Amino acid sequence: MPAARPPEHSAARRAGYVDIGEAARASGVSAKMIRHYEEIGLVPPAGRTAAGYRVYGPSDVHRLRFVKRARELGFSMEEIGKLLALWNDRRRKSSEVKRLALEHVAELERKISELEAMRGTLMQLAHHCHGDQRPDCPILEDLARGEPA
Amino acid sequence: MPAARPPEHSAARRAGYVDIGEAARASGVSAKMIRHYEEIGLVPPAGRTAAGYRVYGPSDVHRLRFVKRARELGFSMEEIGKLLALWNDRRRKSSEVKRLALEHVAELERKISELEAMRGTLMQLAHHCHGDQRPDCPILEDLARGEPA
DNA sequence: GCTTGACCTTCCCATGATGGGAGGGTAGAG
DNA sequence: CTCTACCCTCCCATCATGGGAAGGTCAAGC
Repeated sequence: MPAARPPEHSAARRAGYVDIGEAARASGVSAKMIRHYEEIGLVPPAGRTAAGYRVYGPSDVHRLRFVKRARELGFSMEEIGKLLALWNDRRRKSSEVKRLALEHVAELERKISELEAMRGTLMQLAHHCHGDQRPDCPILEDLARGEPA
Repeated sequence: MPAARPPEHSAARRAGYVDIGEAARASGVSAKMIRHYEEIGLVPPAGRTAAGYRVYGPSDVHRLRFVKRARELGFSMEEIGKLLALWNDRRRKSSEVKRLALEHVAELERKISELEAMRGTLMQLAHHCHGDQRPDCPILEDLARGEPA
């Protein structure tokens, strides 16, 4: 079973073009999401074979890897759209890119603070909870009180 | 305009029962979400007036505040369902509650680490970006490289 | 009694990013 | 020709929340 041997679709593949499955493996973005990104206009529509199969060239795959990496850094689709535009703009100012990045850092910090506040409160409450057979529990009492910490 | 003067719906209100709007104000949960919680079975179906209006007693409002507070601490609907069950169970073991809370703390910590890793990478990249008129930018270069930090 | 305004009801749709799956077509290998 | 491993589109689900339409109801003012 030559399962690991990918098929050689027509002439397109010989010219450096790959189908969506290959593009997915090469970029780390699922085929499902590649189609989705195309649908929402984040990436331009892929070329098609006569049979309607999407085809991707090296630069298309590169763009998908860019998107993948930006997602890993927590950028939203909208922000990634802006980053892609800047990437494609040879006359961009790096200050624009830096501003986007730092705005995102600020957003990350906001979320981190939020989660840390939750964590702090819960740790505090759990610390005072015996955690034994008895029903008495400061955690439930806090929730029942309903007031923010 | 006596706008701030809430209406006195029939006898129900006199008996300590309020409509969904009052329950929303008193609990901090939006009317929309109260209906949703009922629909998904997180809270029992509210009583109804003859006209079909939902009515809430003090303990119902109390339960909604409990849910609100749990949401503020980042618990999921599913976890809140378990917390409510424990709250209602006079024979609960506080160890059960504590376990739920600490599992949630672990989840919060996982998310915090994830966000902090993103933040660290971005800070690093932004630090090396001039942020001026020129297009050169380590941030875009990193994204284009596509490799995780 | 009738109007008015502020409420309530249900039902559907949207978000953001992702996955699952059905139903049907196609490429390449044996 | 058949089999496998793809591809295609379309719909639905997640999770918690909000928006809004269309229609009913209640209390108050006239």
